[in-house]
Amino acid sequence: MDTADDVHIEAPHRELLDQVLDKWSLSVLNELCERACRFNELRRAIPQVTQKSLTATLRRLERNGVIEREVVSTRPVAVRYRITPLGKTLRYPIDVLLAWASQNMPVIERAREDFDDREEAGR
Amino acid sequence: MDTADDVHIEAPHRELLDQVLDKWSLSVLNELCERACRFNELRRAIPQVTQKSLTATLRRLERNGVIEREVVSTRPVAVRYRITPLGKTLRYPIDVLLAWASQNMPVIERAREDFDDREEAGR
DNA sequence: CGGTATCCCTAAGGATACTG
DNA sequence: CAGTATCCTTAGGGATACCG
Repeated sequence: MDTADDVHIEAPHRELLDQVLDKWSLSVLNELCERACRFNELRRAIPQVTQKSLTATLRRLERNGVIEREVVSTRPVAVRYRITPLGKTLRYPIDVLLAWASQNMPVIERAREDFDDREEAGR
Repeated sequence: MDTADDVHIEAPHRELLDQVLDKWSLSVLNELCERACRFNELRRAIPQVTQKSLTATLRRLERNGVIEREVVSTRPVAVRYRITPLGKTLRYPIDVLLAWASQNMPVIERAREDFDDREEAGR
């Protein structure tokens, strides 16, 4: 039900990338590439994310094996998230992507303005 | 309202990548990298996409300047989509990403199984 | 052919309150 | 501290019908 009726070559890849490159993953991964972080450290580092979404993102990333969750049984408990070796291999693809985005941002902004102007003009 | 209160470095990039790497974009871009296509050719090439979603995807990609829409005024009209030079530069980042996905798919599937087993075991 | 318009429905996301 | 649990809203997607 994912392998059977998905005729596309890229479908499983797409699904994987959705898991790993979703809305908050880039930010989380970026933080964790720098240093291991606790839950609330991450919240502070990424102020726009809500608890719920951050939790969901961390679970998803953990499930896919790109980050690790370590529970330090103090009182109150401390939880430490860190990137895994697999997670580190994601760095390069992400950097390539971000580099593309940076380099082409101006061109794309122009393209958008032009498009919107044409739209407004009734095409 | 996108540059002002988005404290994040990557926020505009994220938004850009959302536009360009969304659910159907990879498939469309892949097709158009091969050859210019008409609307219904694309539908046939990507059977799972609905008209509505395909139209939306094409508009979005066009707006961002990675594809072009050419209307041939015959009767009935023909519309031809093709990749732009900017669009072609997206090829490399996408390939890097897909390569990462292919290479690590087995590892990730293992990670998922392990995670799910731990979950089921009550952790 | 290449769409637009409409309705519907579900799944993701935010806000808020509470807990071991 | 590090989350669950609950409620609510809204954006995205499918299905269907129609149009130049």
